[in-house]
Amino acid sequence: MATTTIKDIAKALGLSPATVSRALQDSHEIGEATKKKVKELATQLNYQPNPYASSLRKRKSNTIAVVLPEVADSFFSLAINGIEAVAKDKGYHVLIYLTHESLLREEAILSEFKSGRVDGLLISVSEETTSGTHIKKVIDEGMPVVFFDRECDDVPTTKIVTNDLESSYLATTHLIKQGCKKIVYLCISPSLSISKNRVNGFNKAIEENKLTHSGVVACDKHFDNNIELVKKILSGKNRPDGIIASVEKLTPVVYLACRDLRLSIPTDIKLVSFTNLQTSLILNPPLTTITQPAFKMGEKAATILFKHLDKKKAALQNETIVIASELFIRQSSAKK
Amino acid sequence: MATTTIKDIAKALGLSPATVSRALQDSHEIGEATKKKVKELATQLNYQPNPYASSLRKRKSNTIAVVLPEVADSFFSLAINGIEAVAKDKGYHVLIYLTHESLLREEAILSEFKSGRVDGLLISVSEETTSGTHIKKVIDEGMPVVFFDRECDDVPTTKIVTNDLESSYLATTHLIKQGCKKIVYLCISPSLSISKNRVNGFNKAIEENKLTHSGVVACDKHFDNNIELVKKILSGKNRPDGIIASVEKLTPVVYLACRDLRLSIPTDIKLVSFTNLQTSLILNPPLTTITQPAFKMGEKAATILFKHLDKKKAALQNETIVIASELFIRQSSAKK
DNA sequence: CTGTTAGCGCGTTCAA
DNA sequence: TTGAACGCGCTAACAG
Repeated sequence: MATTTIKDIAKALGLSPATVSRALQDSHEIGEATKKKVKELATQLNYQPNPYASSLRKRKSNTIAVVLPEVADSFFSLAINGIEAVAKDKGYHVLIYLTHESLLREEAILSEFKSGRVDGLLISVSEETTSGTHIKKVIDEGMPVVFFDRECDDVPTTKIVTNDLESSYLATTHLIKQGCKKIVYLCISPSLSISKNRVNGFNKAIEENKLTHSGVVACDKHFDNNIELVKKILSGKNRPDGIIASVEKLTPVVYLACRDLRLSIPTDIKLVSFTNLQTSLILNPPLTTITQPAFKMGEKAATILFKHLDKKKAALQNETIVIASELFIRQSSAKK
Repeated sequence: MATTTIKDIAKALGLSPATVSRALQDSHEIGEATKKKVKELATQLNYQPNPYASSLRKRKSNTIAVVLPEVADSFFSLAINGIEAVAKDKGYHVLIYLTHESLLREEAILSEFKSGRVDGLLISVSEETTSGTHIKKVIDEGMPVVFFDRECDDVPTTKIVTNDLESSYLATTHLIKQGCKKIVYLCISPSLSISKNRVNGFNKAIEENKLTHSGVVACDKHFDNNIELVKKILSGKNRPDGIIASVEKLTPVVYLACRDLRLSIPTDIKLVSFTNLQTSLILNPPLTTITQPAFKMGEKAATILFKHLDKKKAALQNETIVIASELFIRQSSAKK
């Protein structure tokens, strides 16, 4: 309420506001003595600069936006942790926006950013986002954008991703080595770049091993639908002996479907899940899982963005930085 | 870059900036004709008001802060979802800050808020926060604060919590009904209000049933320490037959400890977990779990805060709103 | 109904 | 090394 301003300090010390402003920013053109006086009074009065006045004047908000599809699964949670950690370190603030997997919302959110509310943007696109024109538009207006995880092929900027192709290739060959002959790959939103890469890795392994009865099945975002779908797949006469759950939320689907059908994992069906570490630890019996380095990816994306913001160089490089997932191979303990 | 301002529109239309400003806010003292003209040109020029100029002038940021200990487990993730949903609906923006369970960080974050960066605050305190003086200070300066989940006894404001006492009482009696004679209650940060309530619920059930060998064990935040601790408890000669994992991250601890010791859940040891729905579904065998309504709690907290912000009433009521957790009783399927 | 004037709090000219 | 003046973009108060 009685917020103290630069003016108050100036008056109290018999200085001009300009001097106080400079002293508080450690300007080299201010005497050490007055600098000290000013700073002392500032902390004593618990002075907090008005960020909006400052942003207005400097045309810089020290704020970034993080645009995510959802934050219900732990991948994005951990990413936020990583982002927030480096943001705090660099003195930036983090605004969060969720698209709920809707392109319309994504566009609406981005369209607000030309106002200067944020200095930069970290984004993981919605599953409906097949083209990046709305993102390019923001970039064209001078906003630095870094993708992480879910990127857009047609937007030339820096992208932080995992080795999707390799890891699903590994997952598939792992199942094949365990003797699986018919593997079903469950995916969602096949239009996403990460889905495509993962599917490609799967197909590569399948082709190399000529498992012609294997294939990809697309799930949607409705939990119950997916359970029914998987149950149907598993109750056909030519039941698959291996499943790959290519995103976090599909693991419970497989579990429930198997439970309903009285099928046992991994005796009847072998499963590899893309999941987070914590879930991986709970899974019983211990299963092979692929864990994405969500925290690191968030950290990396933020670090690159802030480095760019601080140096005000040209545009962000159009490069793709790959951070490897971890493959945890766990054997179900003896008991068969 | 060439951001269009209110002035540009005014000039182009031969109006004064003030008129344009009013037209854009649908002021009733502006003619429909000019209103329409202004709005059309605005959308045509893709005008976006500068939020910082507006905030500076109006002394209102349309932004709230959400201060959390961590966002790694799904409780806080879902809470964010709930908060963001109503924030978007009400035209507010959401800044996110993590304390990483550190009181120092919490204080540092709050101390910045007197600058007017945010209009209100939703907070779930760190595990080190035993006193709420730093929060009271912020409130005294006129900032509306709503707690959710982890609150401070000594801060009189609105709090959204779950029925911690009842649900852990239920969890305990559930185990007792299943025949458990020696139950260990695993908790963290006993200083937190939610921990106290949950422990009280446990103790109540224990006393009512005179299970004198049962007790509370405090874990810390180091995953590996906790595993060792639980292993020690489970390998003593007087091994417990029931465990309550009172927060999300303790479930994997129990699983891993049991796995290492070749103990089977629930044959050797019965477990009730406080966990989220998704984890609950994965647990194999299906276990009894208590799931907090994280999304709803976030929604509710945000709704109350925004309602207050819009009406600018006095201080927030000192009331505690309880949203009940869900108890899922699941039986391990036949197979004993 | 509309225009004029005057700030919000800060940082950057320029001049001393 | 410091101060005076101006303006970032927008909105509120006061006229007309």
